[in-house]
Amino acid sequence: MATNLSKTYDPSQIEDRLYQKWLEKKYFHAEVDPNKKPFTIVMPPPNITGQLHMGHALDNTLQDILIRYKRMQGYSALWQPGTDHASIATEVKIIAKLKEEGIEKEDLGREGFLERAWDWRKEYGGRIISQLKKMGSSADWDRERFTMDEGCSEAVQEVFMKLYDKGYIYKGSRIINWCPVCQTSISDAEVEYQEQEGHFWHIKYPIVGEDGFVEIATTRPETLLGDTAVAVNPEDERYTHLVGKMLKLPLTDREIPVIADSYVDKEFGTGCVKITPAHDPNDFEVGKRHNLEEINILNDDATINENGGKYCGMDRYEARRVMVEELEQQGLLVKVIKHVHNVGTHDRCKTTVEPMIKKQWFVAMEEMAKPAMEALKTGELKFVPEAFGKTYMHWLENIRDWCISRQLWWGHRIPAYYCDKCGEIVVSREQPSVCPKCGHTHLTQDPDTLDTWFSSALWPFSTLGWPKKTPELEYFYPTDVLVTGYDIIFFWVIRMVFSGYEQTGVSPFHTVLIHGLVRDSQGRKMSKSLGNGIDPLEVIDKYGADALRMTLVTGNAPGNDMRFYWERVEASRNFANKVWNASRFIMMNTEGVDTSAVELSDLEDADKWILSKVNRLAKEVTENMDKYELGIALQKVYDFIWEEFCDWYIEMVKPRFYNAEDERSKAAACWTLTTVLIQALKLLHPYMPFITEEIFCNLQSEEESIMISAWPEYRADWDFAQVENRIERMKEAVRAIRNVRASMNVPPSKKADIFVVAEKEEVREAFTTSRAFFTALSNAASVTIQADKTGIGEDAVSAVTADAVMYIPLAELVDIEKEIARLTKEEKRLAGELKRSHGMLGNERFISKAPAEKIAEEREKLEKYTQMMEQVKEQLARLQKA
RNA sequence: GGAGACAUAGCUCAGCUGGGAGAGCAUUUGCUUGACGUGUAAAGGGUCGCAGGUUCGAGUCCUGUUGUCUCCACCA
Repeated sequence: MATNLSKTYDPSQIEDRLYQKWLEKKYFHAEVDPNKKPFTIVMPPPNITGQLHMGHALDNTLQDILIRYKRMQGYSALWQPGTDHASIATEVKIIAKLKEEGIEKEDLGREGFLERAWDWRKEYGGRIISQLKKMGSSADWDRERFTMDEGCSEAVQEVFMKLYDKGYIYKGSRIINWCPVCQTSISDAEVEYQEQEGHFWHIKYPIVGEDGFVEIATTRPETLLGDTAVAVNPEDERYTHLVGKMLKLPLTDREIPVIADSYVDKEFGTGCVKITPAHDPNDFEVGKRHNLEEINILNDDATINENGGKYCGMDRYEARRVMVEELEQQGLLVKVIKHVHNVGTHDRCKTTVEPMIKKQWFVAMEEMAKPAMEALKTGELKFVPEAFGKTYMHWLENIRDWCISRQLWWGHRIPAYYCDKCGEIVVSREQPSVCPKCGHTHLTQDPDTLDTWFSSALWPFSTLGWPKKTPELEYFYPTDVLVTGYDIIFFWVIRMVFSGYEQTGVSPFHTVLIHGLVRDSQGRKMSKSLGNGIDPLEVIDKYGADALRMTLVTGNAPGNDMRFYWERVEASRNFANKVWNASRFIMMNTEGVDTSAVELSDLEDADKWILSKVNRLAKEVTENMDKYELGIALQKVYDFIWEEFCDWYIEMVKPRFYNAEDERSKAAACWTLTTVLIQALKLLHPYMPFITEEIFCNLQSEEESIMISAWPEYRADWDFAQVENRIERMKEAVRAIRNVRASMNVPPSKKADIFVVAEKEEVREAFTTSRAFFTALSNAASVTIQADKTGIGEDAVSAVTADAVMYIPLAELVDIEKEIARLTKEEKRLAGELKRSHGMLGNERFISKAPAEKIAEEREKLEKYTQMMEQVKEQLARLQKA
């Protein structure tokens, strides 16, 4: 069977089949199991409108790695998946689709529209889930949830009621961000500021009853229609005499007062600010302080309303143009200055948002923010990397009340009812039949829905059954790690944390693992408009899911952005192929060899060395994984497999298969190859689930899957520190010889007799023990090991290591000049080392203050380099004489 | 205006609690050795942005500085 494996790894032949197997075997399913410890991750629910992009791919790869790791460690590891209804995003998509059919949202009515929305969800909502499966995601799909399913909706209602009863949810007229295109309010977090080139229009406001005027500067002249005052700083002597006087508001017949407010900066602009309480958050505050009238001049689509007089009906920008023109004609426009300023836009549609006063529902944040801040201080909540904790704190410290109502249909409808007669507000799960205040029997439900993030905020516990006290909630909650991008801390992480504390009394998770963005090869954000996005499915198609996953975690530290290069995917694919072929080699050579009687005492040096190495690797990788250093852990597994295992150990072992007849030795090699490979595959499995599973299953039959096999643990009986040194010595010797041969262009086919000269008996022993592979790896015709130089001709070149000199009689091939050059270079390197070492050991402060082990270490090095230097000098002298 | 991140080999990036500078790709040169050329062996290439400081010792800690980026605030 083994030899049937193809010469190169072909993921397309394997991935779907294995995923199907995992699904059928229910390996992803986590049960409440009192005999195990729980480990839980909630998947950030992708939007039902979503298509898998690199961000998802990265996010889910990290989660899958953690979940697979913990599952192998014996936890009942739950990765709780689901999707988000994504109110605005979805509603916009459906409206667009209706438009193609020539239908307006209003034509369908609320009921009809929702029907279409649910249809849409049924059709496309599962798309992203099936894409996540292509990644190898081992989420518990049996528990898949949706933010608008029955349970989640119940949780939303429950929270709304509780917060309302507590007075944390209130309805009020506040200045909010309004999107004129989406026609809904949006929260502060959804406003994205963009730098735009604009102008400063300096406009004269004539003083009533006097000749003079006041000059104000504005970036938005059209809002003049809503001005109800002009403010100056109370300490601004230029204007104190004007405070209390009235100004004639240009282009209107209104008169407005000059007021004094410290909000005004004397140094900025003209020092006079027009105050438009209805269309600017700061002016709104000023207006409140001075009891100013709030004049809303805009319709919901950002055209001027009837308060705008003759400009009524014009778009905001058209009105601006016309008004500026008229001001100029009237001589009231002083000047226009170019000005770059930040304009708030809606993050979904990029429309410039309009601050407006609207009656909306809000969540009071002050009290709920407190435990969320406390959580970070006490360490109940940690960010990886830590720096993001500051972002989190800063936002919480400056938090404002959260506008949660949206003028949309797709979402959780606000459970508030208004009495048709007296207007009483009743918040209730069910439609109330009677008004508790006036007894009227007709109440109408609030038409608005809740911000999508209101339900996402409950995700860690609503998905586990809350508000019901389910066994799942009891067992899996609080969850452990939340994995997400730094761009979503404000939207989601913070809201989950304060919701968790408010509703369940605990933080919903103890660690937030933050990752960066996947950018294109030029460092640009991948975006639809740029068309520079790379489809993860295309990558999987070409190189396999394992290669994609590996690419996404290699060489990347938490929280940092990364660039996507096809070259890197290729490198990952090459590694997969390497693993594949090493395994193929092992299968071919171990087939039919009985290893059942092999004991640790049968192992040869090389076997013990690699076993010891993989043993320590397991320990280190586990430590790295526990610290969320996933990139480092993978790098270590990669280096081990490619360098130590493939390039060294497999090469060391080959003579035992090809030449020797020693069955015992062969069996030991087979056992070691298989054992070490399995250990390495297990360590690699969380990163590359498919290829590791395929090989694992081909290698052995007792266990049915690597993904439910036990994670390698360090074991004392596999620790062979002494042997490791001996093999490292051999490697050094081989490298030294290869170096000599390479520098003289001796092809491997040209075998040489090698004489190893080592004074110490233990060194000669080490060479003797490893003679077989040493001969092969150094391309020797023969290896003679001796204590002195007896019988070695003067024409031999030499390779020097710390405790041995290897002589290679290659006289006819040797270019003396080259050899002298090589040795001179080596001499120079050693001189540098010696200088450094002498410097350190000659420094008495080092001797007196550094730890003893460091000093001992340094002394050893000094001794080693001194010996090597002597040898090199001797060889040089010999050559120069010749 | 406030905060944070990054600055290491030609390119993209690792480098954990301070103790002899690394990987991948690229470049140059060998290799039809019976797992793999998606391979293998070697080579070149870095004053770890700059300046101070702490320390026996700093890429790693502290301060300052320059440059790039991000987030928050939004002075109209």
